[in-house]
Amino acid sequence: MKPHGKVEFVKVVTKSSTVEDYVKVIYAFTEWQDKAITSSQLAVRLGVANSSVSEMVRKLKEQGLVHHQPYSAIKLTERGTVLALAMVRRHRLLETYLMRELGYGWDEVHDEAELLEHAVSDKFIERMSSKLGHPQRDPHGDPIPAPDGTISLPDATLLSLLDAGHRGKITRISDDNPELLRYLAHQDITLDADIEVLGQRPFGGSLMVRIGSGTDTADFDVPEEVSSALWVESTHPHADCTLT
Amino acid sequence: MKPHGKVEFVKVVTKSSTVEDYVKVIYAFTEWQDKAITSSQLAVRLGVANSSVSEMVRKLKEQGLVHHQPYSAIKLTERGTVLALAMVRRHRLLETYLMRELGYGWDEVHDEAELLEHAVSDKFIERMSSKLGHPQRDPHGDPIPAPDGTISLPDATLLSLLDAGHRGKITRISDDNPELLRYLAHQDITLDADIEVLGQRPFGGSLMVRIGSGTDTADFDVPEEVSSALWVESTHPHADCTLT
DNA sequence: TCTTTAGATTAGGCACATCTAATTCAGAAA
DNA sequence: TTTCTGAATTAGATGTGCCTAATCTAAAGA
Repeated sequence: MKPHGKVEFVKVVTKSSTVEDYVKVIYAFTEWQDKAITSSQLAVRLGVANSSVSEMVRKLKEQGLVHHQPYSAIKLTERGTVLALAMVRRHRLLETYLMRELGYGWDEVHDEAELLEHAVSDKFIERMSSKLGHPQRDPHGDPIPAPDGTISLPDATLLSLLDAGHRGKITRISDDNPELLRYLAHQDITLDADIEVLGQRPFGGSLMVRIGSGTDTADFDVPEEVSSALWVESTHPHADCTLT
Repeated sequence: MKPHGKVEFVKVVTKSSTVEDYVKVIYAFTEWQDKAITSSQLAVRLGVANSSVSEMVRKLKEQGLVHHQPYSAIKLTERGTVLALAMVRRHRLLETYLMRELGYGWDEVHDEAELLEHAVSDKFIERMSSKLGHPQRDPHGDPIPAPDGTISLPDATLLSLLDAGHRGKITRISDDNPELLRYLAHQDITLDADIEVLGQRPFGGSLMVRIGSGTDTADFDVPEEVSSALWVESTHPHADCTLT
């Protein structure tokens, strides 16, 4: 058959690791609060100039991965969310695997996972997942999305926002500061530890908390830097909220 | 202190994954024979145009990774060899790990390792190596260089070059054709199997070989395509040759 | 309402790794 | 020795993702 008429050029969507990083960061920003990310926040998190973000966001929009009106915040589309969740799944499974199978420390897994998540195949990810028994949470307490993009977020609140008297257990620890993680590990402040807010020191000072249960408890003064990295799940039962 | 005089720009050597691929292929070409690789052979193996190789080789030379006179073959420098062996170590440890720990098949490991070798950290490689008990050979029989770049090559000969009557064991199976690997696995032709060359069919036909030992043997007609992918170590003891 | 200003976008370039097309070279053939 | 030919190199261009500098805009303050 002879070709006739006009030749059409179909734009092939390139899932470069840059694109993967952008959608991952856009997703991560909204995982634990509602506001959408702005251009400059995205730039800071990615370590690039504002102008780079503007340009890249235009490309992401062309590829149908984000919604964006000039001068306003950036939101993932359905397709963008699917890609982001796939990356989050990769990242969190890798972190879990590195700790459990290769003896990595709590504070070491993040950077390595960051490197690997763009390189491994889907087959690799699924093999890892079955070897680990299909875990639901990573070592920092973050939920691992299912292969189909389903994710269930625990009903957690930032420790720094809790009032005195509140009780619960530590359900998530932000993983983007290795030094903080080392400090917490050293203090035996771990995932799933029981925690009670005792009160706040005056003039915006540290938060006083009690960690542990029964007779095995210890009190700590927690500076804002730390309390804004810890999420607490209230002991009183509560409905889960599920995103798809 | 006020800056004065001329500002100097120091060229930072970028170990991009492209550079890693080039040195790896240059090294691999000379691993089992002596001739250095030419520009066009390199282009074929990397799947790029000749011109791309010319340009890239100039850059590799600038970085002190290769020796090269225009219009002649390309050789690795000391530094280039060190980098190449580091990549080879990565690749072969990854292949071994994927098979032993993640249930990958003989024919599946190559491509995955190709992706991972540029992404993993040295820490990851060394953790894998200890988990595996510091193996000396990968699943295809290729020797794994030590972290310091030492590698000991077995005294192996290409099956297609052996005369009738020669006996030995299969010590290496070229890993760059997954289909061939599947065929061999299906025929139970495996690493370390005993092999005897029975003769050659006339007019440049297949090689006739006997695989196995004692009473458990089987005869095969091996086409050139296959016999040039199998390496045999003579049963008669022989000195090892060691490269550094 | 007008002005200011911080944040976002466009303009113009650069580095990297690739391509096609044109050119040059080394070694074999005449 | 000269000619030819295939391999190697250079020239010029592309796409991606980044930068700085210049410009624009939306929303807050006067």
